[in-house]
Parts: sequence; C-alpha cells; structure tokens
Amino acid sequence: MSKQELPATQPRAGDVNGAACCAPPACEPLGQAEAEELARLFKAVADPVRLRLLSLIACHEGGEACVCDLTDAFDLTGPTISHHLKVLRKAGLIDCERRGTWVYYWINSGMLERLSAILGPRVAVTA
Amino acid sequence: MSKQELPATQPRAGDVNGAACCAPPACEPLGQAEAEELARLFKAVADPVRLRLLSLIACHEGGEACVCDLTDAFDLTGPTISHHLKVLRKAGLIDCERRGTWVYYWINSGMLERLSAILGPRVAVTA
DNA sequence: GCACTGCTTAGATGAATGTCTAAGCAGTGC
DNA sequence: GCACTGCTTAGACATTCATCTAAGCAGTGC
Repeated sequence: MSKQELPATQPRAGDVNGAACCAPPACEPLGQAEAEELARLFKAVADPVRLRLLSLIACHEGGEACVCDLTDAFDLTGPTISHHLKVLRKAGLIDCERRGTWVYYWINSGMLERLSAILGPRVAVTA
Repeated sequence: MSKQELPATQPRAGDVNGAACCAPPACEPLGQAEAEELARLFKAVADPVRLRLLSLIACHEGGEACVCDLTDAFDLTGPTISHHLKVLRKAGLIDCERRGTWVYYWINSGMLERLSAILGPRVAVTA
C-alpha cells in the first residue's frame, strides 16, 4: 500500500540502460480512493438482472415501477429481485417508497449521469 | 427461462381484487441478451484497479502506455496487472501492440462511449 | 548461444457474489 | 383480531473473481 503514493516523477525502473520505455502521464489519473468508489457504483450496474431492473423502472410510465411488476419480468424468486434492488438502492442508483400495499422504485438519474460522464470523453476525471 | 418472454400485455397477478398495482412499460426495456452483453462490459470496468488502468492509459502522452509504467503505479504483482489488462482487452475496451521489448496499450474509446451512452439520458436502449 | 529483462499463462486459494428456502414485517380487508 | 398478500431479511450454498507463486514465451545484447 505504498507504491500508488509515489510522486511518479522520480527515476523509474524502466530507465535501466538509459532507454525509457514510456513517458510520464500527461494529466492527473484517477486516484485509488475515487477508483474504489466508482468501482462500487459500476459493480452495482454490472449485472444483467440489475441492468434490466434499471431499464424496466426507467421505461415504466411515470418513471417508477412497483416490485411486483419487476419480479414478474424475471424467472427469479422475489427475494432475489429484492436483493438486487437493495444493491441498486445502496449504490444510490434508485430510490423507493411504500404506498399502501406496494413499494415503488424510481431511478436516481443524477447518479447514472455521473457514471456516464466518467466513461464519456475521457476516463481521467476530477470525480 | 420463460417468464421474460411474456408479452406483458396479458392480465397480471397484480390485478387481483381489481386493483392494478402499476402501469405497463411506456417504452421497450432492455432484453436479456443485450443486458448480459452490457453487464459483461460493465463488469470489466467495475474494478478499482481496472478503472485506474484505464485512467492511466488515457492520461498518458500519446494516449498509450507501456505495461511497466502501469505496473509501477500499483502495489500489485506483474501477473495481476497482466490479468486485469487481459480482462479489459477481452472486453474490447483496450488494445495492445508489442514494440520490441515493451508492450503498449491504448484505449478503444468507441466502446467506452457506448457504455457512456447507455447510462446517459435513459437506461432503455436500442443497444 | 546464453543470460537478461519484459510480459503472459497456468494453477491454487481465499473472498465476494448471486441464488435459493425459510422466516419475518407491513398493509389490507373481512 | 385474523387471514391474506406484498415485500424484505437471514442464512446457506455454489459459483465467480482477484490475487499470488511458479513457470514459460519473446526480445535484446553480449
């Protein structure tokens, strides 16, 4: 847990024999802390069931869907869908509210847009 | 593996007692096949080491970096970095070329932009 | 050819993750 | 209050994944 703290401007192991293999970075790359937080978000999205859940919610009229509708769209048990929804919720990608018997979910589009922006023009980011 | 093939227009389980819990989708949600392919791509990005690798490569002068430089930025062994680079390569997110002693990697920005677009305005997508 | 460096592949191992069943909590309606 | 439905939590289990060490392949230079 020390190498990633190097100033990255000191003489490099690659400079042996006087032949540098490559140039220093031209912009500030992602730090470890940001990378870990972003990876947490991407992990939440990196599952076919959760991608389809997001899509189903986004596609529903009014931008929200109840769990029963989401569950019906899969060949999975209720607890499994509930688990995936929880992962998305913990990542801040969706929010939910109980209304009487049913629980409704909707997309937190700000979070998705943040992820989108990171992959967009360039990976380096001020996050 | 059959429920997701439902037309989604037939009477629903949620209609019990005549009280529908929710409305049908307002647009075409992600299919299972597309979701699986996208999840594969997102999984490749959903790791702090791989995010930093992408960032380091993108930030390097000329848009490419050699492995030795990438390895030095982490507190991980060479084989581990090589493994992560392979994951990114198999996902089509980066490409590489050997030039003499060193191997250089660069970003396949088209792939990243595709992922970016999916998370962007809406999750529903014609992928 | 031989030693050296750079990088990848192969195989093992511990941790994280997706799924299930069983059980519990929260509303609704009789 | 009691039964019923909708949804979540808890815990178990199989699979996937990140990492390591050991070994192998590819260039370079003497």
